[in-house]
Amino acid sequence: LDPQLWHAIAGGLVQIPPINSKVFYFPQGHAEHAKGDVDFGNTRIPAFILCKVSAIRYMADTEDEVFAKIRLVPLKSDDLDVDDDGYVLNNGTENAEKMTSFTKTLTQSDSNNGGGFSVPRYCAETIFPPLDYSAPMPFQFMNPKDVHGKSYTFRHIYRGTPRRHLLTTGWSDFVNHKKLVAGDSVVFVRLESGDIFIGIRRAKKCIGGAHEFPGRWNQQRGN
Amino acid sequence: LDPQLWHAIAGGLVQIPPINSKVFYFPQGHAEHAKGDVDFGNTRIPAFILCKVSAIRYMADTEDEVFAKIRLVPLKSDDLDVDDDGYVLNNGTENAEKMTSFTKTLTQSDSNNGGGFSVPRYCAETIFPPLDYSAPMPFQFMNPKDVHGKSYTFRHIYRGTPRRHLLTTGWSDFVNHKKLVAGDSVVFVRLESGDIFIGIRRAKKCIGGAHEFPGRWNQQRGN
DNA sequence: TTGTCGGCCGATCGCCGACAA
DNA sequence: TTGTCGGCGATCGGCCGACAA
Repeated sequence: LDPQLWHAIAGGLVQIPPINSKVFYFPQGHAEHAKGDVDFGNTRIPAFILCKVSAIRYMADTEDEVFAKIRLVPLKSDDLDVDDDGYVLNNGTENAEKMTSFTKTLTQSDSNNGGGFSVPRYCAETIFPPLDYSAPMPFQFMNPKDVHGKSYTFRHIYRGTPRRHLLTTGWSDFVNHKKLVAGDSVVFVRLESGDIFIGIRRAKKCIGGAHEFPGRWNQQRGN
Repeated sequence: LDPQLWHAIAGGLVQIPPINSKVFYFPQGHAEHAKGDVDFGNTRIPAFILCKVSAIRYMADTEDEVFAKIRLVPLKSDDLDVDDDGYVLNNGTENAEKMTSFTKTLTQSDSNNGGGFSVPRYCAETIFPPLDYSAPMPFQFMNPKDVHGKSYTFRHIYRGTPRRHLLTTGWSDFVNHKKLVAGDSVVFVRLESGDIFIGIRRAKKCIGGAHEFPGRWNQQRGN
């Protein structure tokens, strides 16, 4: 996946360290994020390991959830010094194509009723192709692609009093196909070329109470 | 799964050897039935192995396809003699509950149109609960269970001129939920207790041309 | 500006008997 | 006896502007 498109869909809160930068790897934290119970046995695990980021793969699963695979190479501990100029290296974004994006969290009306989507004016005017406003009810069909390259067709219309932008025909199919519910977010991305992408960001399942997998780390003294 | 119910759904063409009976296991045939290419490497594999059936598990997958796991214990080759009285052993059907079943292959009308199912008269009279024929349009609701124990509700009505049995309300949901198409079969099973089950048998995907996985067996001389 | 609602129209679903194989 | 069809009524999906937050 294109890193810039990936970041647009993942959202601004997600940061990925640059390649060749130095990071600390925390085995304990990694284990607690795992779905199951990680058993290190009697192996003595250090609390953190200094590593260098050697490769990053920006990916998306079959449910359009984006994630990244980050390859870490452990460094000798004496490499830890104040000279961390690894950060100056190119993150691959300087020569990348310009893109703009807009994210909206789905309301009840967007996901349940009527099969339509209320398009915020700013999104329609900065992301979507321009409409011919001379018509009494301007509309067009747009065909954004998802992260897998599959394109969807939406009817984009500007109507009502007061006037507003809506996606009608095609939107309901998209919601059902992606199994979206109120609270999930959609991201519209426009490349400089005019190509438009649509990504989704599902609402967190457990607000205010992450799944607890009480592993050994909670029962032992921290090392 | 109950062996008798399993056999009713699998159909009369399917035979399972009795427990403790002696059978030949053909590694070549097994390998050619596998989905992928089985690589025996340089291992020398006999053409057939005399085995004893030590256990059978009657099962159904999530798509209601029935299958059996048969545990084979290899025997020494000198056990192969004319005395194969293992077959006299109980197959577990003598003391089983009596059950009757009826199988019908779905027509276009059963699967596509109108959402109804034409019930053959014999099936309605021998499997379904009896209707009160004194009413002008006799009907009832029946709740057969599938192989997983999930029960479905069908409206069974006797109507039309000439009169015929039909399943209406509920049938369409069942067809969609099980993803049935014309050519698939449904099996109605009635236990002596009056409990009714419904199984499905999907049409073979490749009539007249099984999938070929040209493995090493086709390129070597038979051993 | 935009989230939700009621109205309303057309498409589809699904129940029916009429046939005919 | 039963597979397919046309009819048709009920339901649902989905497009609309009215309102109000």
